[in-house]
Amino acid sequence: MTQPSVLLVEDEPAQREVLAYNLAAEGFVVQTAATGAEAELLLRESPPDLILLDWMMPELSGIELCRRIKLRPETRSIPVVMISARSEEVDRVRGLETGADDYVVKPYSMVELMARLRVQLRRVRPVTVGLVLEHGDIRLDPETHRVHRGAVEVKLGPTEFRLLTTFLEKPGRVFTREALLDRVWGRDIYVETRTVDVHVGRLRKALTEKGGDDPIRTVRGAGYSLG
Amino acid sequence: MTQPSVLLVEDEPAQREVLAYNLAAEGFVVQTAATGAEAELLLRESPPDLILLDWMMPELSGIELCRRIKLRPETRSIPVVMISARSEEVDRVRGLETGADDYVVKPYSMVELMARLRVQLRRVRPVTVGLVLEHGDIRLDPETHRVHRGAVEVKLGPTEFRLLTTFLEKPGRVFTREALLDRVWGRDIYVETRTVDVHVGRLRKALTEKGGDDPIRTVRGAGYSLG
DNA sequence: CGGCTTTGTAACAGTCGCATGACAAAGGCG
DNA sequence: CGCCTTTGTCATGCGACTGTTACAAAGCCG
Repeated sequence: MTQPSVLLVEDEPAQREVLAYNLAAEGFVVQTAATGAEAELLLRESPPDLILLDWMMPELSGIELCRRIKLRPETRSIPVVMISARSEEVDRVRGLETGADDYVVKPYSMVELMARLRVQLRRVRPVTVGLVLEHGDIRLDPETHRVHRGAVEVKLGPTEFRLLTTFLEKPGRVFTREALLDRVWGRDIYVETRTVDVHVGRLRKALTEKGGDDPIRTVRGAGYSLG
Repeated sequence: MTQPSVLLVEDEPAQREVLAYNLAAEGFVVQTAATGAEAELLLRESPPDLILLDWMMPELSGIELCRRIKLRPETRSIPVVMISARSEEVDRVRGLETGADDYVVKPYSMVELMARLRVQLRRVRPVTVGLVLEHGDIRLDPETHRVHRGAVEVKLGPTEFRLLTTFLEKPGRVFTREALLDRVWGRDIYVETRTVDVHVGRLRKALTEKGGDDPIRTVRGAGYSLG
């Protein structure tokens, strides 16, 4: 997948530059905004993976912006990390109550801030947690139980779903029919070996129905593999 | 289902008591463990919504336990908040890198700690924030206990209401019947798995009565999901 | 090119999972 | 108390999914 993106909202130019530099070094695509209004505009155009927000800003304050972000359903799920010079307990709690996902007090350690951003990021990008299985243009999300080939959804029965899951766990690896029976059907269920063929056939049909090459390779005398 | 649960892992009895007291006052159902091993046992039996973890513990250290929690797929998504007397930057970063979702340094403000726990909790249970849950044209207000489909109000029984709430907390995600029984009916209530079917049916009927497509998806062999 | 093995696939019957309607029990409320 | 709503369970029926088989097609080898 592509680079993670972050929206940096900070009115003070010097601070902005330092942060932007570090964020870029960290591998983020950085968008910057100097005011809350500017930030809201950018949010509508291209929602980032993450928002880094300074509390103290003229006009629209960071906390008010945070509140607005968490009010709109489209932006609600974007993590907001708030930075502030206000170190009082009440302020920190208020920031967190307003919907901020983390609150970092100035002066902060840049290394720790980056670590905290990565924490937020791994929430949004389950890929890094290894949740979504991908290979080529095939994407399988175990959480939603959905399979996509490019943009179109592929409808699979339970067995074909498990079969594809197995293949996606080790793309390229050849699975014998016995190994597939073990993993897909279960250790102590007895079914004919040839049944695997039929289900592989059905999986192939489902995957190629809406166009696209057959991603499953038959290895004569051995079994099947993905790609 | 109503009360959120937290697993408190702390070897020092005095600390444990203070924390447990505050957590209970905050509305949590508190499970406590004095050692890492004990914690792992409890995790298997009844996974909590949240884990509060002291770094310094004899035998299995907090950080090692955290690593293990994040390694197992079944517990990976449970937020872990780590408490530690180790305030060095390297330690904080290490804690966060290991998979902790937040890192609080002793001595901490109890109020802030609770605020941070609430932040983690609303990831898992968005409803506790009291914000309106939305998906498509379905809108659920936890405050007023009202559900709307577009402009028209939908009347639901208590069980259907909790069911829809659960679905709305993670739209798209497939919930097994067991997971729904856990969340909607409660951890230790015994009802037939098939009862879920009936209530999903009732929820469907209520949602589609005044027109509109069926928003609930049946995933054969797995469970149900919203959208 | 035949003969043999291995794989692809259509067809079919059986099974399993799910939706639905009915019903009795429990609970809430005037 | 009696009415009404809600709840959990069951029986039934339908349809999707599954495993098997039979036969066609493809690969391999002399």
